[in-house]
Amino acid sequence: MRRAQKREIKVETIYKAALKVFAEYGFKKATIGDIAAELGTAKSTLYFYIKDKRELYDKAVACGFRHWQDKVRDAIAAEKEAERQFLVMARKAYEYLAGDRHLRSILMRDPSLFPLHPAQDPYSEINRDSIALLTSILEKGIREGCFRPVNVAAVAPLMFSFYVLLIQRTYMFPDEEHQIMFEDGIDLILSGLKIREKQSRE
Amino acid sequence: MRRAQKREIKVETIYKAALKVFAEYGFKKATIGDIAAELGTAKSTLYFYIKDKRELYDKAVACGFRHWQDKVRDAIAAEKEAERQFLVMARKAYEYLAGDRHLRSILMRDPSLFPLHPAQDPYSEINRDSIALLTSILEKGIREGCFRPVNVAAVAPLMFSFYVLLIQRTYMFPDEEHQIMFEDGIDLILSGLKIREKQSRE
DNA sequence: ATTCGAATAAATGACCAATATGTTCGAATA
DNA sequence: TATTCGAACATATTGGTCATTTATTCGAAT
Repeated sequence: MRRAQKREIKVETIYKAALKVFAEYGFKKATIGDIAAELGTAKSTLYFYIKDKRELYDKAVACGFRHWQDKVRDAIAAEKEAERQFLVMARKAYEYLAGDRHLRSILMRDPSLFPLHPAQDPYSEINRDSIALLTSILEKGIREGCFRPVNVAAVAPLMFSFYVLLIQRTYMFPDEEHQIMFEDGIDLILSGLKIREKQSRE
Repeated sequence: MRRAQKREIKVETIYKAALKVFAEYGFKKATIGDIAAELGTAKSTLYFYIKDKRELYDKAVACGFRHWQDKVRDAIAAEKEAERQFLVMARKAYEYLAGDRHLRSILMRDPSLFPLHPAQDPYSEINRDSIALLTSILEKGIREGCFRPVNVAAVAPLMFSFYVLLIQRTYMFPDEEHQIMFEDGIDLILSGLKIREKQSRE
C-alpha cells in the first residue's frame, strides 16, 4: 500500500476517534489528551497528522458529514424517477443519522454546525454539495414534467434549510409527535413541487 | 381615566423606550440607567412598574411581538378567502417588520427569540397565538376545499418555523437574492397546500 | 399613587497566580 | 525515511481578590 494511502487511513481513524470524544465532551471539554488516549497513542503523535485542535474538529465533523452524504447519494443512485429520489433522499438522510450516534450527538451539541446562515457556515463546501444534489433532483423532476418549474436556485437552499430544521426538531425531541412532523413536512414540500394533472377531493 | 388604565399606558411607553435602548445596545450592554435617561426619569422610578431588568426585556419584546401580530391579524381580517389570507399574512408580517427598526434590530441581535425549539421559547404564548392564527387559516382553507386536507396540527408549527427562517434570512441578508427566496418560499408552501383541479404544463 | 435621591446588594471587569492544555522539538525506533 | 514518543515550552483556563459599575431597595417628598 502506498504511503499516502496509509496516511489517509490513519487520518480517518483519528477523525473517527476524535468524533467520538468530541461527541461525548463537546469541543471545549474534550482534550487532545482524551483523543490520544482513545487512540492509545501519545498526544504529540497526533500533531504529525493534524494542524491543531480546531482543525481536527472541523475535519472530523466534515468527515462525518461526508460519510453521511455518501450514504444518501448511494441510496438516491438506486432510484430512477425524481420523485422517488426526493423521497429516498429525505428518508435515507434521516435514517442514517438515526444510526450514527456520535454525529447526532455532535449535531445536537452544536446546532450551528448546520447552516442557518450559509455565509458563516464552516462546512459550506459539503453543504453546497448537498444543495447541488438537491438541485439536480429538482431539475431532473422539472425536465421530466413531474415537478413544477420552480426557481431552483432559490428553492433548493430553502428546502435544504427546511430539511435541516426538520431533522433538528425530530432529533432534539425524538417523540411520536415530531416523527409525524417529519413525515408531514416532507409531504407538504413534495406536494408543493409536484404537478398534479388531476386531483379528486375526498 | 382609571388608574389601572393610566398605569397601562405608562408601562407601554416604558416598553417602547426599553425596546429602543435594547435594540441599540443589546441586553447586556443596555443599562437601566440608559432606559431611565431615554424616558427622562429616575432609575428607581422604573421599579415602580417593573420587577427587574430581565422581565423588562421579556415584556418589552413580548409587547413588540404582540403589536406586530395585531397588525397582521388586522390585515387578515380584511380578506375573505383562505388563500388570500395566507398570502396577506406572509406579506404583511414581512412588511411590518420592515417598518419597525427596533424590533428588527432586536431580532437580529438575538435570533433565538424566535423559537427554533418551541419548548424553550420564552414567548411561547405569543407564538402559540401565531400558530393558532395560521391553524385557523389552514382549517378554513381545507373546509372551503381550496387547501389539501393536511394534518394541520403538525403542519402549522412547521410552516411557522419555516416562515421564521425565511424572515431571518431575508433580514439578515437584505439583498435581492433573499428577497426572491422569500417570495419563492411562500409560493412553494402555498402550492403544497393548494388543491389544483387541473394544471396545464408550460 | 407616584417620583426621587441616597443607600445597599449584586454583577462585572481587571488583575494575578496556579494549573491544565495545546503545541513543538529532538531523540528514539521501526 | 516515516513515524512515534517523552519532555519542554507556550498558551489558555481557572480561581480568587479587589475596585468599579450596575441593579435594586427604601424612606422621604410631592
